[in-house]
Amino acid sequence: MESYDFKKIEKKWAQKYEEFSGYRGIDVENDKEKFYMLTEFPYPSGSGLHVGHAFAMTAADVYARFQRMQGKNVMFPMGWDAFGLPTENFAIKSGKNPKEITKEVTDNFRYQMKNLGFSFDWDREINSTSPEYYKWTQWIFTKLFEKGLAEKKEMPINWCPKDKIGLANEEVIDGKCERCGTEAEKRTISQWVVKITDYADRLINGLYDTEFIEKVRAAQINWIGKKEGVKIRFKIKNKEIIGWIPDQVGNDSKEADFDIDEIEVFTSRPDTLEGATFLVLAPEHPIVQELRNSRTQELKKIEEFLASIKNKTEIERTDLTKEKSGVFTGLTAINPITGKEIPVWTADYVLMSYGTGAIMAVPSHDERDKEFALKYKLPVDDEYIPDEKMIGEVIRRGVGDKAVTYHLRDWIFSRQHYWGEPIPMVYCENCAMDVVDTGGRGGPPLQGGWQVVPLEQLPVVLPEVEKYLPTDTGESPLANIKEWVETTCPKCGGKAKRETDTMPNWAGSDWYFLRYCDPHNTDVLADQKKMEYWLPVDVYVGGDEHNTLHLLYSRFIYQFLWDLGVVPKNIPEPYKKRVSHGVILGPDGNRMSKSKGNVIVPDEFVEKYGADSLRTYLMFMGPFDATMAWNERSLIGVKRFIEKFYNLIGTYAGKDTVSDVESKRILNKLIKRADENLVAFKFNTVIAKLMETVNALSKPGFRVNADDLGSMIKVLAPFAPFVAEELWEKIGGEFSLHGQPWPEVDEKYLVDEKVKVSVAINGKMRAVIEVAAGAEESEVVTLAKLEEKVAKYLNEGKILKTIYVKDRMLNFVME
RNA sequence: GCCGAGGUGGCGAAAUGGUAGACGCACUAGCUUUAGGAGCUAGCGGGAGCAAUCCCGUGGAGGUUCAAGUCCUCUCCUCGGCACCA
Repeated sequence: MESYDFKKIEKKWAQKYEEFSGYRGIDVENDKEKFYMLTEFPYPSGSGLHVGHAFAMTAADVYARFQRMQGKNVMFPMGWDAFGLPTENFAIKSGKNPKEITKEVTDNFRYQMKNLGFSFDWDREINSTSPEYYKWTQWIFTKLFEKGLAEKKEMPINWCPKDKIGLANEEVIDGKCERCGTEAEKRTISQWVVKITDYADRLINGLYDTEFIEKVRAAQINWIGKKEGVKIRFKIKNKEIIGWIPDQVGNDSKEADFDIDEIEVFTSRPDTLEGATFLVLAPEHPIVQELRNSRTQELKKIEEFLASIKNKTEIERTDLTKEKSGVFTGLTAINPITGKEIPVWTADYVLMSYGTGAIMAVPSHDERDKEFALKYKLPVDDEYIPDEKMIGEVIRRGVGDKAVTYHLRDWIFSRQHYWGEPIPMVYCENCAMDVVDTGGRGGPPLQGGWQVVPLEQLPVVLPEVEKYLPTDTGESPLANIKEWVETTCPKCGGKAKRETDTMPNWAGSDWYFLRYCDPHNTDVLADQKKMEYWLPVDVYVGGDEHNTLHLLYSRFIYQFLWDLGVVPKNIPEPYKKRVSHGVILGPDGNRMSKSKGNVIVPDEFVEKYGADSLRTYLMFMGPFDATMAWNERSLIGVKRFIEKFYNLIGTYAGKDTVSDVESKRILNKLIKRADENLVAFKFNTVIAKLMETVNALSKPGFRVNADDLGSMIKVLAPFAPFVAEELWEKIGGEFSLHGQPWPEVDEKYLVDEKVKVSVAINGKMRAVIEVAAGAEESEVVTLAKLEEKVAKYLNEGKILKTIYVKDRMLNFVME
């Protein structure tokens, strides 16, 4: 038999698999159990598929192949999540069209994936940037709007004053613009916001219908961060300082835009209310903002303070190790229980996005409040005792109500960028006049003029532009295309303007798993019957970085579609099981990055050692969810194993018709281990067992027939599909190995005739004896006492008791 | 800071509360004379000993148990996520 020629083998079978139907999921095959295996569709970047992708996808592929061999109808699809900043930035730099860039890059990714032998169902390939796909992404948004879950709001963004563009968090390095180094600012602009918070409770409760690994479930629950407590209202004593605004001359005064005579705080510890000695407002709190228009004596200090914290991130502001800063607002409030007058401050450590944006400070109880009180010499009340009955008291007196707050915030859905789905909305001045919707505050109508683009007019196709850079005003470059912006109102037919913001990357990935069920449908996002068959996703493999945002957004969208009746009523949650994969570090033990020059690209190693070796190595590196450093020597070791396997089959093939009992034992133990560990994503130990098996059977004296060799090849098949197929052919198997049933364990070969029992004295191992399997305690004790070493220790004292664990160990407890 | 995960040989790692270090890499010795990242045999946690064997050993300190890497308490350290990267 010739030696292992991976290039020849992989080329030969890759060609055959192009025509192979066994990797296609069959839409509605009721005779078979379905299995929907999903792995995150990648963002196709210019540098190609890297080894991290290869790792996650190999694991998913191994699992999908294993499920297929269990006789299931497996859907294992792949696609491209191709909208996003890196492509846009590359387009800006190179002047190339993002559409063309995406085409080149996805072609490369697909080629790499095929080289790696992934058994994706390519008939279901999707691309989030194709109009046929984003038509439905847009449609979902129109539904969100119609159901009142999307609205325009003033929201802060990072802003570079020099480049005059909005910046992503990632583009702000140490508070500076990544491109030009200018200090970034916070700026408020009108943005689309989606009210995911309306679904907060359902997003928590739904988790109990899933089998997510505990870590992921915890991540989601913590992210939603539900906290029950009380909202307490503190009367403002001197509200007149807010309500007084100077006119242009500076003499007369007029009323503020809104009237406020109390401050509402949220607390999860109302029992400490008596100890509240001051209040703190978030700097963004409307009262603080209103004070800036007033002529309070503190104005200058307030302005200085606001300027000083303007560019701090929330993480910096809430970091307990960093010094807090704040300033007195000039306002005085009244503690509703003690009746005492307490000062109102504003400080960076209170966030507008949580609770009511205001807290009651209890320095005697809360570390942060204490630190702040000490720094600014604010009163501390050490005397009071927290009182459980305070909740009742607060409610009875009408100064507060039970309330729930969430860490989860509404989802900012607008991006002022080109390379995203256009938000399918049109603003009509004319219609705006008809609707009096002032957002409750007076002023111009907010939502009334917005009209959704109806389904018949979808998709709103992303137009070609000259320049991909955002405009000077921070608007998307789409704003420069007059003929596109100017349109007619779908409601009144008059002149109207299109929204020029695009959607965030998440929009396309929220629902992609639905589209895989029916990727070519032109009438609906996917056919109900098909979704009913395939859903829920049985296993979803992804990274930790997506365990909160992507996973939560996508569960939210699913629940929303469920409410609309668009997805099957009997399936309330989209994903049955979520598992998160580990990370591959560079050879130097650091995270892979271009700047460190430690990025591993799989192609090179496919070329050098073959896809089978690479895949098997990736699965052998360590636990599926661990962080592991790349090591080429180890990969070479795995290749040696595959060569050994190849040679082993070669020496046995066709020689014997009967396997000996010892070989049967070894093989059945292998299958048992593979069964148990594959289900549990413990791939590394399956490969270790395969290695042990090959090592054992490579020793002389074994007889193994073709059937048993076949079983062994089947265990290898999910990991090293090409060479396994080749070996399967060599032993006379029928194409394709990957459609064959998984081998069954023959229980009778799992029982050994003799077992090794370790003998301990007072818990210390002193000897190992061989006894017949299933031997009784008395028998084993007798045998153990015959052992010279054991007898020596037993002679030294009295046996108090013996403990025997069948077929495993015997412990003599002595004085 | 908050939340989460994790600390086991020179390295990657195995271990239903029951012989710690399976399997792989590296290394050492011997064989083989091997064009191509070779192959085979043996060894390989630390210490003592010619040896049989004995002692120590899973970040650290306590505890539970006949028995602890595994369970409990405290502690130290490392890594990951943190809402406009995807």
